Amino acid sequence: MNIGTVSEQSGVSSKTIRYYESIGLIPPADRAENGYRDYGPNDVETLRFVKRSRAMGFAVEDVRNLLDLWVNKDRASADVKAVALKHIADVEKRIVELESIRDTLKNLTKCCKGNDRPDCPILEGLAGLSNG
Amino acid sequence: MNIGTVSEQSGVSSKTIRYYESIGLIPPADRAENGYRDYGPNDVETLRFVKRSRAMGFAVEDVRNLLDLWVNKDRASADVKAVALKHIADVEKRIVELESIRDTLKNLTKCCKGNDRPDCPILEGLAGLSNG
DNA sequence: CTTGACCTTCCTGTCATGGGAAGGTTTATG
DNA sequence: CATAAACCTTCCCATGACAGGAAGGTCAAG
Repeated sequence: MNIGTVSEQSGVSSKTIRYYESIGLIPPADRAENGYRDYGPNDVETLRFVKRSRAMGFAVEDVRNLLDLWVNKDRASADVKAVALKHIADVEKRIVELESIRDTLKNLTKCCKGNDRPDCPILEGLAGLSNG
Repeated sequence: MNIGTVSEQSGVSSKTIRYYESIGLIPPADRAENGYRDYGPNDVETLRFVKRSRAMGFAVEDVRNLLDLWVNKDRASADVKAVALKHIADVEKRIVELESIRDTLKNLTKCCKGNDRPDCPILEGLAGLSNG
């Protein structure tokens, strides 16, 4: 299986697959006689795992950790849960931050007439920030 | 006023102030005889505006736009409002994405016993993804 | 006079890729 | 069979928004 096929089946671009190999996230692929990388179905599974983990917002270093746990049959599910719970906490923190930003901006825009006059509460807010 | 003082008063690091100057977000600072950058109170105000805009999640290029509108007395508040509304939409989109991620991860962790056994629904979820 | 705290420019690293050049290989078509 | 298209390879550069650090100049205090 050439890299393009694996890319298509896993949803990970060829560029990114080579990058993952270069940083050791996935092992070096076998090579065919012509020097092309040669993959099997297991590699597709691995890349799908990586893809989904990344889509869940895990950093590549976290994925490295999760992959290791995934492959390691001696793992304890508690280890995985710890990684996941920490990530959930991070995600929730970011949600709260974004909600706060959204609320502030909504307040500012609500006060802004949005006409052709120059007085603008949004700019005043950004300059002086009455609102938190 | 040296760069360190402006940094302290605006909350923007010296490094970042030089960076903003280098990309033309703020005009080149005056120079004292010794070659040091020399700032006035207006510069502090400008940097505070930038800082707050960045804290609201605006990209530096958006801040460039907002700064221009802020300085330009002929602006229409509608222009500013358009920038802000677009950004609010972006923020809300990101919130929705993060909430979806959070819910998926919560479902997976809820099913995970988190003990010393190797069977782990989180890893299975990342591998096969029953949940969206 | 020296120590330390500033300041200067310049280069590198971050994170997770994407883009593209320069060149080799394979496959499909005229 | 020639050639063009579609692959593959490695390599280096760019992104966004800075932070870190080297190498060197300047200034205030003890």
